[in-house]
Amino acid sequence: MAKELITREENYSQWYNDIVTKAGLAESSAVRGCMVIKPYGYAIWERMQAALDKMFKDTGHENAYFPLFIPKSFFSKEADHVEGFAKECAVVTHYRLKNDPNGKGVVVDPEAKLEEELIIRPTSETIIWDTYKDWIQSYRDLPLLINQWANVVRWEMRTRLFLRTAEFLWQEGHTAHATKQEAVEEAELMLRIYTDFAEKWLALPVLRGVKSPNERFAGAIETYCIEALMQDGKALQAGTSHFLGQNFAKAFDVKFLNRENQQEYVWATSWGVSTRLMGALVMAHSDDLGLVIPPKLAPIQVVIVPIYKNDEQYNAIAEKAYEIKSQLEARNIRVRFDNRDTHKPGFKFAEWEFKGVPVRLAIGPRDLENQTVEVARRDTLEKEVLQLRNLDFKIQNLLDQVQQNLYQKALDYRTMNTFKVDTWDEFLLQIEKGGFILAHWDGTAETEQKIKDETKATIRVIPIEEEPKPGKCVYSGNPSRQRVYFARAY
RNA sequence: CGGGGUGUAGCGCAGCCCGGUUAGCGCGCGUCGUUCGGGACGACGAGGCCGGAGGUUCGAAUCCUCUCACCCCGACCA
Repeated sequence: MAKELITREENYSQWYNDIVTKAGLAESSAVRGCMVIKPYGYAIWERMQAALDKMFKDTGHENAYFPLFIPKSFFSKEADHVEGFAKECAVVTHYRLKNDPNGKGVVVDPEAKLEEELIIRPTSETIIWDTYKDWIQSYRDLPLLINQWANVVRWEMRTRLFLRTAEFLWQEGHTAHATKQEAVEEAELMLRIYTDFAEKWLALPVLRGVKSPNERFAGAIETYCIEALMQDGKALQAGTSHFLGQNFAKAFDVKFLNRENQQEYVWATSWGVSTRLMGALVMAHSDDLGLVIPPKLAPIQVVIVPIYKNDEQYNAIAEKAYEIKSQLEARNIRVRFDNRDTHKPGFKFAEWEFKGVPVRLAIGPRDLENQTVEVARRDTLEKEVLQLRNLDFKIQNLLDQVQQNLYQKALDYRTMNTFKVDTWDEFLLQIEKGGFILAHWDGTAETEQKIKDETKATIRVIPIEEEPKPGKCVYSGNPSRQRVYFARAY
């Protein structure tokens, strides 16, 4: 399994693609735009799911499941929403196949046309709000805090593994509230949860704030987002949380009776993160030797590689390895003992490095003699020989250090690649170098669009600031309320 | 969806321009043996409707037409 990896410098997108496929995270499938998530990649996704799911439940949310299919008519009920998604919907028109009367294979049975076409959900607001209508009568039914883990389909023209696929996995939260303020607080709470998750689990520092009207979710009043910087200087939207106002309540007629016995429309939020986070994970930390996975998400945190010349040595080393394995497992560390006899140690070292395992232990005859083990960390590639005494404790600490270091590295990178810019010339120069540009903007969609047309840069985040510092727009020179973050984005 | 490129064994490729026996090579895979502190080596072996469908021809991986998929660059998007 010799791994050849192009460098980030040479070709960043091929480097990304190679890591995803060669490390066994995912591969493209026989179906256009759709990927197969392989066991190693899915194991990481499951860890993300588990961590997020706990955070959602700890803040009072419950999981439920709604249909994959949505009647076409539901989409027309919210004007902005349908406009945002219309161009990328997969549509089910028939429900039966039959043998091709004049040939081989099967054809769609024209007799089996659906009365009303079904849309494969690109997002579930419509079906969920249609359902909520029957669930909500009184203020006592609120807030309704529901999350769904699901797949959705958006018929994308150009797809990339994890970053943009026609079908992807995600969670979507959909909540209903009695007051505007409570809904806004919910949207902001979920943004904090996403931030926490990105920083503590993905080891990925993110900017937080709101989107400009241009970049807002179709049907939202306000879109909050977290935005991360990838190693090629491009920004990646890593999660969004929307304050939907009463748009969907009005579209689907969801009202409740308040304490004063009056009918009111409910207030809504929705929020989601997707398997795109897998792409963020790869692009944020990996290097020219392959994948680097933060310990908290690594399916295998420690791999043990035995070094031996004969069966006798192997047996002695294996005994020690299993002992270490159970010692580490007692601390809930995920360990793999790589006792394959088909590969030499050097091969295994390279392979596990490619797969991003945070810590590697090597045990050979010398170690057996000295009661030691060689410990190598993936993030810095440093190696040291440690005494076996208290090894579990040392490894636990090391894993924490690796997690911390990855975050710090990513944060330093972002700091080094965030620039305050005050003139348009500077902006044009800087945007070519990548990274975030912190500049004043006059707040108009026209200016934003012109900047995008001229530079491909978009406003990624408008920071939420207590005391915004006004200035002059970097493009138009008109008054600006505060600086915003620009970048080229995925 | 526009421009460019590529489809030949699990992966990476040669062969195609100039049609002609059983379609090659490297990696990987299987068996056996020797190896094992940074990507080992030898012997033997398995594996291909040459992306798909039509056509031209005595004969097509090779020429023609259509189609599908993937990759890169744009516009759109999580």
